[in-house]
Amino acid sequence: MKLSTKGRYGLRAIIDLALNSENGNAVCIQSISERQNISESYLEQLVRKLRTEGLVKSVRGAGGGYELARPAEKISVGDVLRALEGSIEAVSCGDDEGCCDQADLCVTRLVWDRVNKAIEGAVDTVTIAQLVEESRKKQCMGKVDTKSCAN
Amino acid sequence: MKLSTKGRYGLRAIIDLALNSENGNAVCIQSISERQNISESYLEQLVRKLRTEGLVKSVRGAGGGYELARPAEKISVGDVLRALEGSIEAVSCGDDEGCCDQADLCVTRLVWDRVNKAIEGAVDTVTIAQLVEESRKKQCMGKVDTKSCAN
DNA sequence: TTAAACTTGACAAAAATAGTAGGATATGAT
DNA sequence: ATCATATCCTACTATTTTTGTCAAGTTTAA
Repeated sequence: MKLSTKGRYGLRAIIDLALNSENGNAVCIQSISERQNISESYLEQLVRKLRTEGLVKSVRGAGGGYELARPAEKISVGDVLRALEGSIEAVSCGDDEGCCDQADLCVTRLVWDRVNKAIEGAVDTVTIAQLVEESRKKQCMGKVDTKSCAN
Repeated sequence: MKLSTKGRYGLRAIIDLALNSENGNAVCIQSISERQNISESYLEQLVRKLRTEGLVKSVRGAGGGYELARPAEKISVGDVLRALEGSIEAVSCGDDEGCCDQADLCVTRLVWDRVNKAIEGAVDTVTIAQLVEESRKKQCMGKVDTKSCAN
C-alpha cells in the first residue's frame, strides 16, 4: 500500500506553489520543475489535475503560471491527495455493483472502515498553510536543494 | 493508494482459519478456498507467506492443513498486513540510500509520518480474536456465503 | 503404499504507474 | 503584428506491480 508519485509529487508542487506565489504572482511549471526536480511534462499533468479539481487556477500566456485557487488555510493535504489519487481509501467497500452484498455481515469491513477513517483524519487536519509555515521555519523548500528527496 | 488483494484476501483467510480451527484441527487450503472463493493456488501463496512470517503453522501430510501459530488474541490485523504486504506505510521515508538527505528540512515528511502512524494505530489495535468474535455474532464468515465480497 | 496435503520455483497475463512527445492555444511584451 | 512564453490537451510507451497459474516435488497419516 503505497501512495503513488502523483500524490507525493503533487503535494510538493502545491507547497512550492504556495511558497513562491505569495506576492500575487503566478508560478510557472518550469520553475517548480527546477526547484523540485520533477519533469515539466509530468508536473504539468499533475498541476492540470489540481486545476480541474479547483485547487489551483491558471494564468495563461507569457508571464503566466499557476496560483492557489483559495487561501492555503482552506486547502488540506487531503484535498490535494484526493484530487490527484482519486480516492485515498485503502480499501473501497463501495455500495456499487453488488460488491459486498453481505456488507452487514462482513467483518473485514469493520477494519477497512477504521483504516480509511484514520487516513482521512490524518490528511484532512493538515493544511497547506501549516506546511508552508513549517517550511519557512525550516527554510527548506524553494530555498534549500531538495533534489535528493524522493517524496 | 489501495491495499492489494494479498492483504485483503489474506485477512479473510486468517479469520476463516481462526473460525474453523477452534477444536484443534488443522484447516486445509481447499476448504478455505471454497468458503472464501479464492483460488487454491493463490491462497497457497498467501498462507505460505503467513507461515514464513510466523503467524500460522502447517501440519503436513494427509489430514493436515494450517492453524494459528499463536492465540488469535495475540495476532493483530497489522501483523497480518505487514506479513503479506511487506510494509503498510503509505510513504516510506527510509533513512537508507541517501533518500531524504534533507530529511530534517522536508515538510512533507511530517505529513507522511502522520499518515503512517494513523494507519498503524488503526490496524495494530484490532486482533483476529476480536474479528472472529464479531464474525460469530454476525454468523458471517464460514457460515453465510461470502462469494460476492471482493474484499 | 497410497493418497492427501503441503512446498517450491518458474512463468505469464493484466493492470497500474510513471513518465514522454508533440502540437494547439492563449497572451504579455517588443 | 509577431514573437516568446506559458498553459492546454491527447496520445503513446516503457516499466513495475499485481494477480494469479502451473507443474513437479516432498511429507506424512491412514
